Amino acid sequence: MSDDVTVARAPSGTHDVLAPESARWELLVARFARQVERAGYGLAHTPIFEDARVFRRGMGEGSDVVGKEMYEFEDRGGRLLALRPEGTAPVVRAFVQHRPPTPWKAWYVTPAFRYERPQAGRYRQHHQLGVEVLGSADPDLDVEVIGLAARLLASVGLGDVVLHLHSMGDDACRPVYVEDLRRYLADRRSSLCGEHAERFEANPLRTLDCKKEACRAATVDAPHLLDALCEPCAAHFARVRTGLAAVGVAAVLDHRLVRGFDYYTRTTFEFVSGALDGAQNGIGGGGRYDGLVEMLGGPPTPGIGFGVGIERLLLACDAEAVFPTVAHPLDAYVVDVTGGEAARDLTEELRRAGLAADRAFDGRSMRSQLKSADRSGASVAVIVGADELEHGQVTLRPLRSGGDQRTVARAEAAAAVRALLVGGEADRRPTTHRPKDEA
RNA sequence: GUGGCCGUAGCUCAGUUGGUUAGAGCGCCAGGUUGUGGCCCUGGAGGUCGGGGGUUCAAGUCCCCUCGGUCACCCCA
Repeated sequence: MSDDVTVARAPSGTHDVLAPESARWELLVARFARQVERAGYGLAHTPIFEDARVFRRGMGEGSDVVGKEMYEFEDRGGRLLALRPEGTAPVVRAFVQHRPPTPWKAWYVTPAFRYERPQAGRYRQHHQLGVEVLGSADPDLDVEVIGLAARLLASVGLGDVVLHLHSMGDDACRPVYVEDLRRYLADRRSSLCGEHAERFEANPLRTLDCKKEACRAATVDAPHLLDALCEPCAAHFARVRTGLAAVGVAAVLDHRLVRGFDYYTRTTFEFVSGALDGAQNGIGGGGRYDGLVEMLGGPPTPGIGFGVGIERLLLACDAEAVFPTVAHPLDAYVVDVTGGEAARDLTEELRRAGLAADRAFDGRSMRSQLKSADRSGASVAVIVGADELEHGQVTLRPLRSGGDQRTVARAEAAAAVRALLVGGEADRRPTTHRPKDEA
């Protein structure tokens, strides 16, 4: 590629979202907003970049995301900043800074940045919807949060999704379990895959998560963290499971579910799509992080949340042929083959009357303008020719039905267009509904 | 970061053992129709064949490098 062409292209791993696809994003966000606002969550906007330590401390220096995937940079004042690689840490930082009354419930929609090699369902800038709740350790809150995520997926029509559920324990029981696991793996070191034969000392939990057959086989009889939970963690997890069952959210226990960030404690979960054939089939996940607030300098405060990847959710929708792209049809399209003044003024009038209206420019032929009107999806063409101009009239031509066109006084144009829409004579297209109707 | 595959028009693609002015469909523009969209017909615009170098009388085609895309590993949404 020559230089000029390369510049006129979104950076590797990023992508543009244009109409009509962008309308689907709008609709998804509006639907999510309605669901979580109804549950008492408030929208939180936080900066797209933070002091890099916000992420380093929370997600863990050892995590891949912090270690090799963060977009870090120094600003002109010498501060080390990072584009957010995920949504939780910034919200927790905001909590520590502002100390709102607890339990504090927040939701967000945000881009997230990670420097990885792009592939299907994986981007350097992707987008997440999510919620966080700070200040309550009540297991029924775990149920609420997981339920909100499940409901979002169900509401767009996804059916081929499995909720994986696990508990990471807490500071009392997890270290004991990790030591047990390390001992178990040490005896089988030679049968692990090359990578984990080396790394199991540092983080034996990762070995459980390995997809390679060698590690799979070697860990079949490994001790389960769920069997090693301390009494409080076990009680918490039991309450979460009965709660999910009570609200009708199906989950499968997955003792291999080890999420990538260090801050997780107790409940962790992940929604996996069966419709995505790529390796990137996790469309959302989250869990408790009862120590994260402290790590960022706040008082001991429990927390829980989830994030759902918008791109992956929509890929899954495409794979399941649900939640189709919506159109934003026009009500009227103004065709003016006189001097153009009529189009200029009439279009404005129609819009002020609350109609969705567009028009042709550049003084093109009537044939050409009607072609544009047709392609725009408009219900009615509002035509101004020499005759109409002379008599102060407009001709309304239905474009979506067999109805006859008619000529009315120009002053009645907006009302007449509206009558055609309401009467259903002109407007009967099957695939159109608008985000604003949903919100 | 590692590996496989692929780069020809806005899009999807064809292009023979290397051989003349690189094609098709769709889309776009215009005309057929000086006041009427869709269907049909005709015409047109649009290409540094990703870029650079090499082999050759001759390269879209073969070789090398490079850039980009894509898929997978890793990790994650």
